[in-house]
Amino acid sequence: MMCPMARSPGAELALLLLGGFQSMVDEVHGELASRGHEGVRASHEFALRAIDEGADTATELGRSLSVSKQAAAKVIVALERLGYVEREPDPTDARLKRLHVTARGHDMMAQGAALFTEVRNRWAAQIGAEQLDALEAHLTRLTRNRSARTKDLAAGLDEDLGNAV
Amino acid sequence: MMCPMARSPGAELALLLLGGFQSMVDEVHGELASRGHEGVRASHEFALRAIDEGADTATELGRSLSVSKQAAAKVIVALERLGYVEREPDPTDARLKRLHVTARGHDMMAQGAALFTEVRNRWAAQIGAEQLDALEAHLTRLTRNRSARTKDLAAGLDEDLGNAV
DNA sequence: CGTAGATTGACAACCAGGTTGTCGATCAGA
DNA sequence: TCTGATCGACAACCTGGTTGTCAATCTACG
Repeated sequence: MMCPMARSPGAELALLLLGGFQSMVDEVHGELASRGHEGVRASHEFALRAIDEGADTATELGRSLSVSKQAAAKVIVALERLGYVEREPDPTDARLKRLHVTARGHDMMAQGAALFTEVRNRWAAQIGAEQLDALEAHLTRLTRNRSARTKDLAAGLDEDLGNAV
Repeated sequence: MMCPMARSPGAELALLLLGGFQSMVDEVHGELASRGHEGVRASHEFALRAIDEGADTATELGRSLSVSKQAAAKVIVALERLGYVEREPDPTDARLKRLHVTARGHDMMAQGAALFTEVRNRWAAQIGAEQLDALEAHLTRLTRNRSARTKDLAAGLDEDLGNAV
C-alpha cells in the first residue's frame, strides 16, 4: 500500500521512466523560477526551441510539435504573454504572423538547457558517465521504432500522445 | 527541424525518458484494446491496482493516488462505466461506498501487467537483461530523493505532478 | 486576367483530467 | 446529546488538448 505499483516489473519500469522525466523537469523548473523565469512549462521550453529552430508560424509550430495549429496558437499566446516571443505580420504574405524569439526568450532557453544539462551531469556523477551514455543509447534504440512511426505521420493524429498519466 | 530538441544533452535525456514511458504505454494500450479492453487509460490501470491493493473508498483512492477525492471519484465512475469496479454501500458506515474490482477488472489488470512485462522483456532482449536491470537500478536511485520528498507529503499538493509535457 | 482550391490564423464549442469550495449525511468522541 | 471530523456528491473553474468553421489571403491553372 505504501509502495505504488509493485507486482509488475514492466509497469514499474514505465513508472520509473516517467518518474525520471518528472524529476528532471521539476528540478529544472524550480531553479528556472528562482532565476526570473517563473511560470515556465516544459511545453514552453520545447515550443520556444522549435520556434527558434525555424517553426516561425503557428501552423508550422503545430506541425513540428505534432499538435493542432490551434493548440500551437495557444502556446504562442502564452509565450507572448511571458515575453518570450514576438509576433509580427509577414510583409510578403499577409496571412502569416512571423514569430521570433526575444532576448528574454533566448535567455530562458539557454538557462533551461544549462539546467537540464546540469541535472544530467549530476546523474552522470552518480551512476558514471559511460553508464548514462549507455542508458541514453538504449532508450534511443528502444524508442526509435516508435519515433519513426510517429514522425512519419508528421501531422499524425491517431496517436494519443497526450495520454501520459 | 526534423530532429526535435537537439542542442541540449540534458533536455534530450528528459525527452528520451518521456518517450520511453509513452512508448511502453502506447504499446500496452494498443494490445489491450485488441484484447477486449478498449478505452483503458494508464491512470485506469494504476487506479484499479490501488483499489485492489486496499484503497476501496473514493477518499482512500485519492489519498493513495496523491490526488483530490473529487478526481478519484471521477476515475471511479470511469472504471465503473468500463465494468472494472463495482460500488456498494458499506453496511457499517453509511457514508462509505465500498469499491471492489470485478472479474473483468482483474482480467484487465492481469493482461496489462503481462503486457507491460512483455514489453520490458523485449527491451531486455534488445539491450541485455543485466543492462536493463542496471538502467532500472539507476533510475530508482536517481529518483529516490524526489520520490521520498513527494511521498513524505503524502496528500501533498504543492508539487505540480501534473505538469508532464 | 479571373477564378477555384489551399492555406493561414482566429474563434467557438467541446472534452478530459485535474483543482477548489460547498454541502448534507453520517459517524464518533467529549 | 451535541460538536467536530469525515465521506461522497455537486458545481464552478483551469489547463491543454481536440474539432469545426470562418474570412482573408495566396497560388496555380484555364
